[in-house]
Amino acid sequence: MASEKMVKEITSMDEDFAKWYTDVCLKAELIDYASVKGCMIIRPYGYAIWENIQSIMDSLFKDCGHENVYMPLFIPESLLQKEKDHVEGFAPEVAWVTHGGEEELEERLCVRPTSETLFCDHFKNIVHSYRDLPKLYNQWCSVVRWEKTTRPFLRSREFLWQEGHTLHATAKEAREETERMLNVYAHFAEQYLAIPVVKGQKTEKERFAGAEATYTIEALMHDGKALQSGTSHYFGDGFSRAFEVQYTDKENKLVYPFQTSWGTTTRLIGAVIMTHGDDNGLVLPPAVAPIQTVIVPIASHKAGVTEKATEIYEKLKKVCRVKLDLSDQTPGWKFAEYEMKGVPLRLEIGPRDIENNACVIVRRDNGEKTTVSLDELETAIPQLLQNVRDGLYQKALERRKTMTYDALSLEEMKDIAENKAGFIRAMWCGDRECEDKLKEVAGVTSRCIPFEQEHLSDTCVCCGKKADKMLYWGKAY
RNA sequence: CCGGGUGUGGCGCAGUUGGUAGCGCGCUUGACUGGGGGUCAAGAGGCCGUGGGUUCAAGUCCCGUCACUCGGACCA
Repeated sequence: MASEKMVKEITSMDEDFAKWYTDVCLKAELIDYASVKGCMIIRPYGYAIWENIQSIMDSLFKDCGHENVYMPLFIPESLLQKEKDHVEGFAPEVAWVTHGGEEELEERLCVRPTSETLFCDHFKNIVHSYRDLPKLYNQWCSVVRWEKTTRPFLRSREFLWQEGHTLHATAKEAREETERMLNVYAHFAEQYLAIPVVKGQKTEKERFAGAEATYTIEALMHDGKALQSGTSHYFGDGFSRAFEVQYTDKENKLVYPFQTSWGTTTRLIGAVIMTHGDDNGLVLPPAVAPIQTVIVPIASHKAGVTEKATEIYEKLKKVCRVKLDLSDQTPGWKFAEYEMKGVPLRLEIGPRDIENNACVIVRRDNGEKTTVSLDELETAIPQLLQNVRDGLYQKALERRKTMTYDALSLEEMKDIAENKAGFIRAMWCGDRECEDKLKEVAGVTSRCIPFEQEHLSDTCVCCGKKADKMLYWGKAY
């Protein structure tokens, strides 16, 4: 049974979830701490997960027609200042470069916390005609935000991400792009990461600095806290106006284009850890697992075992990412090791199996063991990987269901927030004061106004006034 | 930024009223093993975070400082 704790060294979730999380990050060799607070070394195993995330998402973007670019790391202070809300939102957490060598710079340079300003400045130069639109750009890079409290993957001062920036002729087209990319994120999270998400819109309070509308995918972690896992913003023409991006339309009029931006980060790895992980460590969804199947030979000194294991390895290389571990560790050690690292499938092959022309395959997600004929491996393994993905998704979905509560009154809201962990659904009148009050008295923030609405009642959970919006609330990372 | 915790071999820790550092894991070598972190034997490895102070003597006491970490407040 997978629920039985077989890997020591990792604090159990119930005992201390935060400790469990950092244990997994370190013991599974995803990261190491670096010499600057809030910065992390992403180790080969962790980086390989990111590379898999990147390559899948990148091809999804390209299917939509996006092109990759690279913008500079530095933003001159004057450029950052151009959009008022934007600079107010980010100013408290930017890192500044003030010197080049010994010389003080005439103008401070901000290390990009996000690149809207850079893209706008560039768009201004390259967009002049309706023929230049749309512009569908994306960049993979790192950004810096000087966070006070930091945690691996969830909140680091430097993090890797992708940021899409697009420019469109009409508001309608830009709105469609915003929604399309949110759907790409949701699709990626659910199909590839096996993480169920709630799609919806952020309230004004939680909206991105400078945006007209922010959309989000919200996931629920094992401990009942919410994690914003991807955002897509509609900017209207606010940034265009601030940066004087203009083009001549078909009627020969000088007009402002409409803009979007959208981003996901290495935080997705944190989401994977906290959604699927268990007391034995990491559990990786097959699509992004660096190793999808690990072959552990049993009694490998005995005649024919290593040969057979190698033969299987060569065969499986064609159908999945496979590792053959011929190291001299004991089988038991290897079992624990790859469980800790979340490898979806383990294939055991020993003298007994060889006699039967079979092997034992163990699923990481539920511990299920099956004996598979060596002749059927190439079809059985991909099928089992798919089963793992489906199993992970179902389990996460079930958990979210049981951890989602409805609140009809403020008292109920406080009671749930205090005694239960999870999402709370409740009606909201739309006033900022109620949002602030719920934070104050119940300690919850609004996660999103889900697209899939359900009418729970006619009145705001907080003030009792008329309400027609149902919101997801919760404690968030 | 506020509050708590922790800094001692690679990792986890112990170290009494101050007396010159120890345990477990890991590592190396060898043997026996091998279907859930195996057993035995022999080894290697330490400016006790850092700066100052008290003292004949500081891992231990005092002051400062830095880092990490947890929980808040703020954010992906």
